[in-house]
Amino acid sequence: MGRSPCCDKNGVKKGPWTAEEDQKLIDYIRFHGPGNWRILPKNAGLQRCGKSCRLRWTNYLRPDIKRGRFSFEEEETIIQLHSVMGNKWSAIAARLPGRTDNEIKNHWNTHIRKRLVRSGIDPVTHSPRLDLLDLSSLLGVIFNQQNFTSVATHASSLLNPDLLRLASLLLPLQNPNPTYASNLGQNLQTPITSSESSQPQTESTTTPTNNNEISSFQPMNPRLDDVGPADVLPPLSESTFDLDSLMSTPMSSPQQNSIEAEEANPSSFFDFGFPDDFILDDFMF
DNA sequence: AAGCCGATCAACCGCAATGTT
DNA sequence: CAACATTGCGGTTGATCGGCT
Repeated sequence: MGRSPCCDKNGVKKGPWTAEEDQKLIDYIRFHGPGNWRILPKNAGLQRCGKSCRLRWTNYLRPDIKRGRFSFEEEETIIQLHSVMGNKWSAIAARLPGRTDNEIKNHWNTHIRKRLVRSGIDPVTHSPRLDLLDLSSLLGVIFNQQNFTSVATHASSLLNPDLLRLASLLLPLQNPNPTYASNLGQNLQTPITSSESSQPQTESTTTPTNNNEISSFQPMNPRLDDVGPADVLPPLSESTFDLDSLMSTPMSSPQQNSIEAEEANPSSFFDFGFPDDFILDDFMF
């Protein structure tokens, strides 16, 4: 596995590690402990750079590494943590004893990410994807509702905030009644900006402002009834609304839309519940 | 049997963060 | 405080494997 030795510049070997090299590294670290990776290869008699030694040790040779397939529970944990932290693989790995950041990252990219996409979940935002939702039926419901707030509240639990913005954009075009539009402006609000929605989620966008202790985790699509009146829906324009980011992906077949049949395991992708004693601070480094 | 191709994952690279002088 | 060194992290690459035709 891995790359073949592609160069031997300055006597520094690259590529896959041999069993002999592994043993040298293990023996050295057993005796001296890890640390000062720069001088380690020289002292250990390895023709590797310190960086390569550190990577080999932390990702493969460390005795506390758990190898083998990820359990269902581990995958669920990764999904939940990723929805909070984004691509902070080291932080996620710190919550999964025996797993390395590299291993988790690989597993995410090769398994979990694809699973989410197949299930109609955007692996970046952890929200249902616009191109996999029946927007016309959603708008149909909205247009026929007198009580717009209730509709928005129900829809918001499932929808990407960008989708709601799109709805607010389309609404005035189809219904001249300005009441709907103003209600949209007041109710369909979200702290996630359109530009943020296309970026990996980071702590800064998910950390509660005043209370770091949360009893129920809210995924990327926050409920509208939690939004305060001060949060004004940003004006929707082509410059701020990244429709392409929602529409450009190829997995848009309605046949692939349903979350149900795809997975043998009834993974609770929409259910990001955390225990009451969950403390977000523990995840922030 | 042979070739193709997608999946997997160890390892590399570049950069940012942190520590030291 | 600046400059340099070291460490850590995330993205990406590419060799290998296994299934399919």
